[in-house]
Amino acid sequence: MSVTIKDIARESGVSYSTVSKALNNSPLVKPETKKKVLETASMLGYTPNFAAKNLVSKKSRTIGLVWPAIDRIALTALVSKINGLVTAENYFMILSVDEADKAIGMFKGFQVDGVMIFEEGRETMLHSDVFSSIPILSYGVSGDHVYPIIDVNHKKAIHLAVRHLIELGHTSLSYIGDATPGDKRQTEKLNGFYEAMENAGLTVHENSIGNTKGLSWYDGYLAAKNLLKTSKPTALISGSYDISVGVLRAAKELKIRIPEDLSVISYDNIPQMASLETELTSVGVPIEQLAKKMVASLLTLIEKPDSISLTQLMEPKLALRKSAKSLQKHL
Amino acid sequence: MSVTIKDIARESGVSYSTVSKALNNSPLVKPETKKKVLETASMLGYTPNFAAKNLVSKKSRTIGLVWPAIDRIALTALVSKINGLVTAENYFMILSVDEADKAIGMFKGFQVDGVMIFEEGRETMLHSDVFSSIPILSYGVSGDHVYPIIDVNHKKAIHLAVRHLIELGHTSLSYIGDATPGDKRQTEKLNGFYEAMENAGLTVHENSIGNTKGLSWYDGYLAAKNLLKTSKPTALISGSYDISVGVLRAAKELKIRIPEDLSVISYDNIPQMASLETELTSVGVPIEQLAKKMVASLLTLIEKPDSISLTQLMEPKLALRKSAKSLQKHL
DNA sequence: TTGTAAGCGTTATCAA
DNA sequence: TTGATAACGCTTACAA
Repeated sequence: MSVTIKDIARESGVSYSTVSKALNNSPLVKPETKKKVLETASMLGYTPNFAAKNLVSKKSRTIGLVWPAIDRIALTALVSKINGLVTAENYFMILSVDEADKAIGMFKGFQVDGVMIFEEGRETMLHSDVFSSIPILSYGVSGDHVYPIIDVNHKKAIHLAVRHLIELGHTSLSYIGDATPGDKRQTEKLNGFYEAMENAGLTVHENSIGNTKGLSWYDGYLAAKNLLKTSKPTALISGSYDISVGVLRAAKELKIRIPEDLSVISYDNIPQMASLETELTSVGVPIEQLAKKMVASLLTLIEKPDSISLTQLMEPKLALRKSAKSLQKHL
Repeated sequence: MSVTIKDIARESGVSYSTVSKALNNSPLVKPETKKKVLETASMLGYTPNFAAKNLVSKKSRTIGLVWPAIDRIALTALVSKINGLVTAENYFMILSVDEADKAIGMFKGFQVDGVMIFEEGRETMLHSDVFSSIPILSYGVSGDHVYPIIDVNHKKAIHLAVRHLIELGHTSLSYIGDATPGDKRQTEKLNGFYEAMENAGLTVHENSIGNTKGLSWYDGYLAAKNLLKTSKPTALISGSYDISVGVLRAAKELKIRIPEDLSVISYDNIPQMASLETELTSVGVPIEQLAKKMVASLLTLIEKPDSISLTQLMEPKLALRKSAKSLQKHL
């Protein structure tokens, strides 16, 4: 049986509404009373019951984060950052690794004030009544969503990568990533590649595109092995951190040195890029920016639900590391 | 304003207590009434309010998982597994990436039925009143804890690794890991190394121990680089997945081939070992076993809190992959 | 400045 | 088989 405000009231000789006020630091209670109440509270080891609190206040100062693909490690740093920002705003954050609909159902039950969704692959289809009843923000890809999305300008990210490689003198570029039609985020990247190549007046050969058909490192590994055996590009762009891990494995097995024999730029601008066997030059929105924008947007959405907040496109940046080299030096 | 059982009651023309019973599939309501209630409930888009539910039932069928070090990827697979098992038992699971005391406070507020802690590094010091009021299970290291712990026989794990390397003909073994005194889990591993070496009649030279003084890949990288430059072991045991990542980087830079020039066995028996540039032979408790034991233990603890459940030591296993090779073949 | 009492959405007990 | 009603722990008018 845990301690309630009534216990504190009895113990400190005041009414329990006074205790409530004291605990909430209301200016309506005398400092001495407040002090006494606070003391007995901590003496008794009181912890508030959110269930009761949320029930009456209809607020929980908690946001829920849906993150079914925890094994996709590109996002861990982002999650930590978001947690920090949310904490600074005096909110709690709870995570669920369940699928979006189940997770949101649970979060709603817990009366969370808002939900963030980290989509992976296909877009989450939610019942229309869900996102009308609770602020939802998705880190996904713009589409015909009914809820706001923080999105990355994926095309531009790939443009950046292509341009950088061309500046380094490369003309024989390949792209490796997931081209499964359902996944807009991934197809955007691929389209960005085609576009950038066309803009530069370069042709994309059929066998210079590697379709990983998935997002795990192993998908990347298989596709890279296949691609690097059949064509000999001097530069390669990879669609994600995990895929890059596979690319590195494949390159190693084929005795292709990076960047000496092959320049690589990976999508995903995250710190982990520096921990790979070869530090990978990468493109993407820096996670600090992403985290800030996401938290700010969701909190605005929570505080004034009427504010129309549309899809927001974040600008990617190029992070130079050690995997892309000028072609001249290869000669 | 969301839908409550009172709305359903009004709409379907019964009392709200009947609605409650119908929703909970009580045998006390006539099937037709039940049907009607259920229909109007889904028509209205009803979702139960856990806050209210938990308030009266004092149960939430939810367990909280404290996981501050989400960037330590060795645990992602374990978390997924645990979530699956917990779901199968009709529980929810929520995660927090906050520090243990904050997270537990929050979880208690949400009335979770039990808490799992994934410790990292130093042991979490909790106020004694915390673990007396809620079932807590920790995946940590046995010590003078007041709450039960699922622990791994770390010493034995390292023994296994040493024995395997000796069987392969190695006599010049090194260990690389965190030897910071505060972290029992890590020091156990190191002690296991000393023990196993002594048992085998082999001496441990001072410079064949690499102290990473931390658990990140970079700590491993620095320590490995230092160690491999000053001594030339034929085999190396690494204290964790992340440290191994650093070891691989260091080896590569020093042009040391694995396993040709150096056999490596890593602690942590997880699937990710297979995704490294060299698939690492590893030792540790298979995560399926770990997950099962943890979930079973916590649920028992929740269902009968009086059951004395002590620290449980799980048995590690050796998982053969490609990083340890017979010394004969080196010659 | 403090206390009384209503009410948040449920479940559970008891009476009808 | 159904319906009142108390209770869960808390916040918040409103009264004292």
